Amino acid sequence: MSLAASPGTGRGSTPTMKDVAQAAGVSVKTVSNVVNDYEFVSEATRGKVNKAIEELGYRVNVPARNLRLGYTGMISLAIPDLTMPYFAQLSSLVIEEAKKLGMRVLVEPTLYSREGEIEALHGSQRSMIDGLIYSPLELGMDDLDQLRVDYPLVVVGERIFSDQFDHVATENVEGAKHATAYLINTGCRRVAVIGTHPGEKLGSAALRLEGYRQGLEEAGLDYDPRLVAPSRMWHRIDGVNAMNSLLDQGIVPDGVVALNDMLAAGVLHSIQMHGMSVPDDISVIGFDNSDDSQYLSPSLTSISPGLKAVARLSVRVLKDRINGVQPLNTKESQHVFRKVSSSLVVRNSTRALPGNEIAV
Amino acid sequence: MSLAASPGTGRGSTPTMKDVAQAAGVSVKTVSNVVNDYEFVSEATRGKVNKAIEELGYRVNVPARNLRLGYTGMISLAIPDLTMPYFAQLSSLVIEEAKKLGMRVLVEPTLYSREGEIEALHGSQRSMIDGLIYSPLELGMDDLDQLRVDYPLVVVGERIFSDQFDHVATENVEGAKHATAYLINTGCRRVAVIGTHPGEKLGSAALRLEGYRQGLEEAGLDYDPRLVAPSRMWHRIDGVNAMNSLLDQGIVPDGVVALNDMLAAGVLHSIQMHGMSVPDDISVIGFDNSDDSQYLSPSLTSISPGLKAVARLSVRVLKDRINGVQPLNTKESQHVFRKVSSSLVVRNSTRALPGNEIAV
DNA sequence: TTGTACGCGTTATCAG
DNA sequence: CTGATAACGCGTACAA
Repeated sequence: MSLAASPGTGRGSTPTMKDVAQAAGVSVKTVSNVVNDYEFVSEATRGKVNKAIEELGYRVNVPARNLRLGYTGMISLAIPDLTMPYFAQLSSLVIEEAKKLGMRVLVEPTLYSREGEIEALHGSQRSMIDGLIYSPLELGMDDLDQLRVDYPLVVVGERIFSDQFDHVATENVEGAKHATAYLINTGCRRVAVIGTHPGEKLGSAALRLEGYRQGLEEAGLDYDPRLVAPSRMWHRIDGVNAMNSLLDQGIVPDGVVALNDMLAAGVLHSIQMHGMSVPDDISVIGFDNSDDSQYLSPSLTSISPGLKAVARLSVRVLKDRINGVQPLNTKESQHVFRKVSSSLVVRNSTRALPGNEIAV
Repeated sequence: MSLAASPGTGRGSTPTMKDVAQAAGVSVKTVSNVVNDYEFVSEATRGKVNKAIEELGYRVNVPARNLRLGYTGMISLAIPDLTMPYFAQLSSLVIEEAKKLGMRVLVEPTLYSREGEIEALHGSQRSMIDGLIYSPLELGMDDLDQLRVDYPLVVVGERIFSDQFDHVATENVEGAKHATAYLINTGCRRVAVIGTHPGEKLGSAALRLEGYRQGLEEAGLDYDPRLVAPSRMWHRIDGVNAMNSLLDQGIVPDGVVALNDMLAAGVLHSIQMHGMSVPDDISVIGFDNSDDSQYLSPSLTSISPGLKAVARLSVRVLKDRINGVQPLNTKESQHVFRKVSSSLVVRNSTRALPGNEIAV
């Protein structure tokens, strides 16, 4: 079966419903009925039609169907960077969930740029997708009106809050608080935090920092700004740099909350370069529980954000919006706001809780 | 501007060319001309039309245009697993390249399954894409006829070779040979290889193993099957297991070629668990030069496969095929076969070459 | 149970 | 330079 001349057709191009109809000696409508599993078709005709379809190698033309039906079966997923484990994971899960619901996903990395994020919202693909799952990093509360779009939209993350759209968030504050408390419970007294975004009010950096503060406060420890190492980016190199800057200033914490796992990996590196040991000298906790975290040395204790639930929820909510049904059990004209709870996965970069075994 | 009632239109739905034409007092064709930057349109009408477009908030309906034009501007990228750094990186680069050429990418993880890979080739999205970049892992030379598809296809990787389709490959043999030779040059005499796929004749595992053998041979060392640790999967846990199995049998190499970086990370872990040091006791080289490799401890010497070139080449070749032009400088009805050369990135998991500094 | 005819929003042809 | 009008391939009232 190569390119041109298939047996039945005179033309070289791909067969259409009309061709099938002709070959089977029925009308287009009947072919359509068979293709779409319409109930009331006699076995005889169904057989004929299927045979013709088989012989001609017919496949429905999706764009044409889309044009007719007014939807495309595609959703877009806008994320900052596909090479970050967190987003790669999220994308993978979203694709999987969408597939279960019969939708396809157009992944669109916005590459840490404001224009990229705005284009994802208002760009030209607009008409070729049914909806958008949107994870902004650059846009903030000032850009709320950008988010007023006339198609189904689910926002993932914490840079923006509003009751004007559906939102799936992770428990950043609680997660960071939990991490900080855990460090303190295992004996740390000078807990540093790596990767903050000074001046930012929302977004995961700010929320995680807030959790860190709450953790300190509940334990009765003071917040010491010198133990806070900002970093705009969250790649590993940034973790190395931030931790180096602390240690090189002679600021030596006994515990570190890194705002994601890649930063944490960098922190481990930096600590070891300075001739110290984890967790004996310094304990480290990461965020995201990425695949890597268990293979760093030492393996990394990390906050797991429940990405699978995020993916499931966002896709389902979006699908409901596309179908015009009210998602989950929200009331009419109300928007979804769901937090996905996170959990602490204990590995070897932190010391044992007093009187406990370390989980591996 | 919310859902319903925009100012000009009577209907609630999105405006069409017809609406614009009406509003501007011209014909549909003229609107089309303006939208598509047709040269011969008077400034006056162009102005009128643009004004109407602006006012109505008109956007072209891509599916409709696609139906008319017969293409979709979308290509598909089928890869085994988006969460593997190698493929995440490749996807990211392909998306970027495609965007430069005005195309969008549908990423399709085949999830290590044969059916997934076959579906990517023959599945229902067939009609909504213009072409496919295909990186199979399960399909082999026995499945060559599956690859005879009637749409533009570029195969990436080394599981399948044929002059029946365009192919972009990386230099696996040469890379592994280079790695092995480097270990030997830095004093290793018992070099193990981790992650082979026994029985496999093609595919990167087999090719990299072949390179390893060539490296040994050129150095006059014997091939010792006990130093070969197979592993079907290439995640880090597999590296841990494979290396453990070697060490636990009392087989202690002084150098290891891991067939990818994740395996290598596992190998480092295993070695350290066994109380040995890298590179003093055992040197380790990985494959893929993933972002992680520089933040393992010790940082990982690795073969860099030149993914950017792979992405560039595959997208460009595919685009040429879609446009019906002969890609690169191949002759009529000839297929592209290009190898992208790899290079060795030296870090701290290997010892210094005699008389040389270690690059960092 | 099946067939006819029309429209989805574009672009292309070909007169004007 | 611009305007009717016919496709593109499919789904669907409506009729038979």
